[in-house]
Amino acid sequence: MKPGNIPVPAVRRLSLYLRQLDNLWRDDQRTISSRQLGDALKLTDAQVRKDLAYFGQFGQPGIGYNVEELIARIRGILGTDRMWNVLLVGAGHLGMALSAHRGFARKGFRVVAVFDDDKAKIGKRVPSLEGVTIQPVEEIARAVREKDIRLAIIAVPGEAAQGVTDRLLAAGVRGLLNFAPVSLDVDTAVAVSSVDLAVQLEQLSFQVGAAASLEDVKK
Amino acid sequence: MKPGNIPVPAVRRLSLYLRQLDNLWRDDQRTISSRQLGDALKLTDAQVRKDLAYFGQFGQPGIGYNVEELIARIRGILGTDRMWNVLLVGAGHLGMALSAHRGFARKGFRVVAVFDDDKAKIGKRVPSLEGVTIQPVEEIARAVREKDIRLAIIAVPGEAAQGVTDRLLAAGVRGLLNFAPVSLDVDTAVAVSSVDLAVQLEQLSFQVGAAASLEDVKK
DNA sequence: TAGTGTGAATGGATTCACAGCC
DNA sequence: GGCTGTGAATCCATTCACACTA
Repeated sequence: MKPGNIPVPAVRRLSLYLRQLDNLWRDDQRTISSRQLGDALKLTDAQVRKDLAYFGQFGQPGIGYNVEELIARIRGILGTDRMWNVLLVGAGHLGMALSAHRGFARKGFRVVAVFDDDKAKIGKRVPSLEGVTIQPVEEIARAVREKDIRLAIIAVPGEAAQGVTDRLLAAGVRGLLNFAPVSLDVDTAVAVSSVDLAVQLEQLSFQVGAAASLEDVKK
Repeated sequence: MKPGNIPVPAVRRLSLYLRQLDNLWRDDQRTISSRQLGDALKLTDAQVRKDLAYFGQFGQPGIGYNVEELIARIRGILGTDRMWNVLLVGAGHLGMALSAHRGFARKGFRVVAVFDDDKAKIGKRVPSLEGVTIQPVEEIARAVREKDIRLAIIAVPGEAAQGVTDRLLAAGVRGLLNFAPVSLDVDTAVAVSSVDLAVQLEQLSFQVGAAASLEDVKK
């Protein structure tokens, strides 16, 4: 099937398939069926097959999918078959944790520059990143240009997030991973992915609370 | 409308409405229409009205919604109108950043216990949390019992995540916020929310890459 | 006039079910 | 017999459009 109408949720699941396949590969599994893959992720086998079919014909009837090949294919689709230089704005606790995050490096994302507007932090080394020092946000445009940076991580307080965003867009960044608890106003050509940590807990609070309420009703 | 068929996406948006309303309140706005709220979050006005209508009739025709009241109502629905004691497993970079996260406290989530299986860390103070020291994971069940903990944050490496999960479930935890890059196997009665940081960047990589491919096609 | 709440219509995503292949 | 790829059927969320209210 040719592109043109790939459901967004399918792309999200693609990342999960890849993650699961990486784990299977490490456990020496060389082949897998849509059913097995679906079971592990709590999806139906049809869902898995349809998702993969949006991008091509990767499986073999009677056999399943070749794990190694499927990993390579999905990486190619997601664009993680190459390195991505990423910059980080915000050198607080969260920013520093992200700069040290092994998971990024494993997938080919390299944090190559870190920015903050706190004078006291500027010039300091980032412990987890060889040769990276904290720079003032005014230097963002230069870094984007010189280091071919397309993605940025925003780990600043909510009040500062839109200003940082404007600066990043002006510098030509193409995708934003936003941890600030605000809805960013961006040009439609830019990709934004937001993670609000408190919202995640809030959703759990709802689910746990709602379950409790249902039990109350039963009584 | 009575509960029974509330779309999951509607509940997710509820958190975003609340966040936006908090910001509006701080900016002294006392009333808001579904259109204004939708514009800020890039949703249609109909979407906003329908979402809110799942939970009750909060608006006034001709006027809109009272910001203060709506905040209170949504808090009540999400269950964040009270404090939640939360525990954290994993005292690495990410775990420590989460323990210091102001956003949790602001929403009423209090990290009251921290666990790790690294002998070198046990007994150490958690700098950002008054009176909290790192305990061995064996103490989880006791803490859950003594401190009425219902939610847990998992910030351990992938290999350790399922083991920690089993322990948390055995201790009676009701909701998990998982940062480990694995799909957890849990009882259906337990709520799980997963955040895979690398997956977020991967999705951006796809979007940025796909946009580039489309341009290539045009040429 | 401005704006909500909601049944009906639409549009998408998921699941079904089966032809075809190993 | 086991498993993929895919049209068709189903299910669910979003949008439309309008009666109704302040």
